[in-house]
Amino acid sequence: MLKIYNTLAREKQVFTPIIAGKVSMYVCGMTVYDYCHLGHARVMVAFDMVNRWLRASGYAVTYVRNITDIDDKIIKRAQENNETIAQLTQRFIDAMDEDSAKLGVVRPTLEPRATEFVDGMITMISRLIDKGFAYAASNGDVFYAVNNFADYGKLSGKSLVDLRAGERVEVDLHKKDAMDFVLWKSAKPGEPSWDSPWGKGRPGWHIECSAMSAHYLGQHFDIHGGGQDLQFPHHENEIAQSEAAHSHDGELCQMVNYWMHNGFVRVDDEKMSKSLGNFFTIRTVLEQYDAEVVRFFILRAHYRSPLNYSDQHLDDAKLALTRLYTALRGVETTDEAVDWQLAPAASFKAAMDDDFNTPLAFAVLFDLASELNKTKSAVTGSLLKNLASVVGLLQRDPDTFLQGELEQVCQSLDVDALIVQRNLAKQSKNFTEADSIRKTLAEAGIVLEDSPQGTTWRRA
RNA sequence: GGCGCGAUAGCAAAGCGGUUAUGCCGCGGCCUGCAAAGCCGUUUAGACCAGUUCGACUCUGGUUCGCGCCUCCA
Repeated sequence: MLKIYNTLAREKQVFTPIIAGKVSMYVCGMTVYDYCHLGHARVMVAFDMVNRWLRASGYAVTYVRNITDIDDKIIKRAQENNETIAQLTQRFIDAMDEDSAKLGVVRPTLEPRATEFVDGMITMISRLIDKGFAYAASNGDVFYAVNNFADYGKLSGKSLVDLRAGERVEVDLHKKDAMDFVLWKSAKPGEPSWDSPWGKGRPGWHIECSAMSAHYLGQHFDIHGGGQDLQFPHHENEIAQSEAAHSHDGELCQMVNYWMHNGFVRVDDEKMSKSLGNFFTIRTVLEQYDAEVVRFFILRAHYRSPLNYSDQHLDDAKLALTRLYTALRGVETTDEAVDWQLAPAASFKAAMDDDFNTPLAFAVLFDLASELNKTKSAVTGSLLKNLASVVGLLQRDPDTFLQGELEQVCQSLDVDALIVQRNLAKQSKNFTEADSIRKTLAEAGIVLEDSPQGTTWRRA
């Protein structure tokens, strides 16, 4: 029985889908004006893991992850780069797709772009005005009136009174209340714009998710996810918009049953973020580390815990993953459905069902690796590989992982020939030469491993 | 200031009111020509102070420290 930590309830709850056997899930994706950093990688990988586990559990999942392709930063960046917004966003969408594919992220069912749904947003804003939850200001902006939404703050645990007391931003004089937020921004000269009942303008940030989630998943759906920093104000505002817009006769319509938020990636115990400038892009990290190592690194911590980034931690993750692949090396495995009745599989399932406890599930994988090292059993090896596939790991040929891309390693050295040469030297008890060859290879970053079955090698 | 989260061994990271988490590192042994890998064994825990309990790392209260949100942010 799957339990999910629901931010809305601040506790783990048994997951019950709205429609038996089906799950509707929406996750806030990226604003595409730059390369994705490790924080973005965590969202993609964490919810990919959720998506995979739901499917492995037998659910038919509709997974929507949006792309924000119009906003202030995009407009500014396009101007700086002297390119069109379409060029800029397409470039970074392509880069994002590349990065996520490398990280083993299965594509969401749908990846709608904000600019494709402006009509739907305008319709929703109109509805909010009609129902008295929004108002057009004299300057052409449209604001959401938080005072008219009784449940405002229920997700983030904030009260309007406290929020106003802590108000740190300059208050827009067009707003009726300092906490009102913008649904529609009137266009400034030179900015991209759409026609609307309130004049030319463009949508505010929050409304896109309300419009797109309702379009694809309906007014009431199962799971909504995103980074912890979106809890407030973004998700709070989504709730306010959707539940008010979808209300009937003053009765609010619950938008989402389970809200999930993943923890931050940190650097030196500080949140990794654009504004702090302490971020590492996915592609930078992938220059140094194997993508599967990065995926393993992300999933070896619980998705809600903070995750500290450092080379040491990545190195550690690499060694741990190497242990798993080493155990699988030379074992004939078969791809087949996991028998969840088996003790290790049941433990793995129990861990995953407990709010996606990947660290505990991974412990099962390591236990299997230990057993595999002793028995070299094809059954154990297959179970290890097939369990790992559920979280998107261990699907490569072990030699490919352990030896890396051949062309990278062996440009100047013929490893196989040197191994033959060394084995001849060993046979004639010429250990000086044998050790010399091993040393040559070690200096090239190649470790030799002798076994009764012969000599194999891997990258250090 | 308001609201919230966390503090576990050298590092990372989980579960659990009493029974080995797990990975890396260290140490001893086996194996090996020597290594590596592997196997066997093993040293390091639960910020601090109280309380509840037969028994607490695990529950309750307090203290200290760290982090996050309250502005764009995954």
